[in-house]
Amino acid sequence: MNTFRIATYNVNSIRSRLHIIIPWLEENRPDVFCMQETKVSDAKFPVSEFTKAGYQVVFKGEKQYNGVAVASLQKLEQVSFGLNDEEGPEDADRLIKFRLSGITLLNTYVPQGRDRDTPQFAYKLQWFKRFRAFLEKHSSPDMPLIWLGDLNVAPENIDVHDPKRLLGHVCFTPEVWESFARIKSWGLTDIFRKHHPGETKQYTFFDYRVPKSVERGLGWRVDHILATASLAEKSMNCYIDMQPRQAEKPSDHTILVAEFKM
DNA sequence: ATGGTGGACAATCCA
Repeated sequence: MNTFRIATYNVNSIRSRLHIIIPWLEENRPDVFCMQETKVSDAKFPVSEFTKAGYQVVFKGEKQYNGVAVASLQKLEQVSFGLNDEEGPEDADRLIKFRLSGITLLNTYVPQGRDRDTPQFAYKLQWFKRFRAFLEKHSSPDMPLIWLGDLNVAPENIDVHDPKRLLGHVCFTPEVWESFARIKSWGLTDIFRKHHPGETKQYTFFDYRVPKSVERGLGWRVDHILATASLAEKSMNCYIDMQPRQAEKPSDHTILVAEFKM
């Protein structure tokens, strides 16, 4: 039996996170490593650092904001970027779609949304809607498919440290829950929650602005790995690796890992 | 109710 190991990490600047990323890849050797918020133009992407570690890499980014990348041991097939619809900006720097080992993977950096009364929030909701249409148009829930990344939604009360206070935040509000549920209802299972039902205090993000947030457990679960039913059945485990948040020069996000038997 | 830190870039924008 082979194990297919995948991971997702909002790097918050890939060039400032290589001291975490490269050693983690050397140690864990995932088949696929999906990154968001690379914050780098394609011309300045640190390709050679990944090559030296034995990883191929595909990426799409811009100077200061957004940006997605995928590192993989095997060559990725059918790589494409963005939603490619007529409903809004291309957003090539928010979505990489590819195939590997017969599985379709979608690495996304969902718009954060800023505040509920801003155009950015309307755009976030629209983006979820467009993504659902994208799934319907190009894929089927019968196929092995994985959606992962920084999805900027904490789906349940147990996914944040203070649901009462945080209610209404752009990552924790009914409109976003509804958008997310609508996408899940297409046929996706939250793989982390499958293996940790009802488990509290499991977070993937700890705000830099909150003092001692890790020690005090003041986090959010906003990074996710979801899979269609046939793949969800094959998932062996899913866990949060806190190492990036505890590193010398820490990251605000952690690494989320899932393993599938193939 | 507000601000806190960190990243990019070079005065603010974003998270």
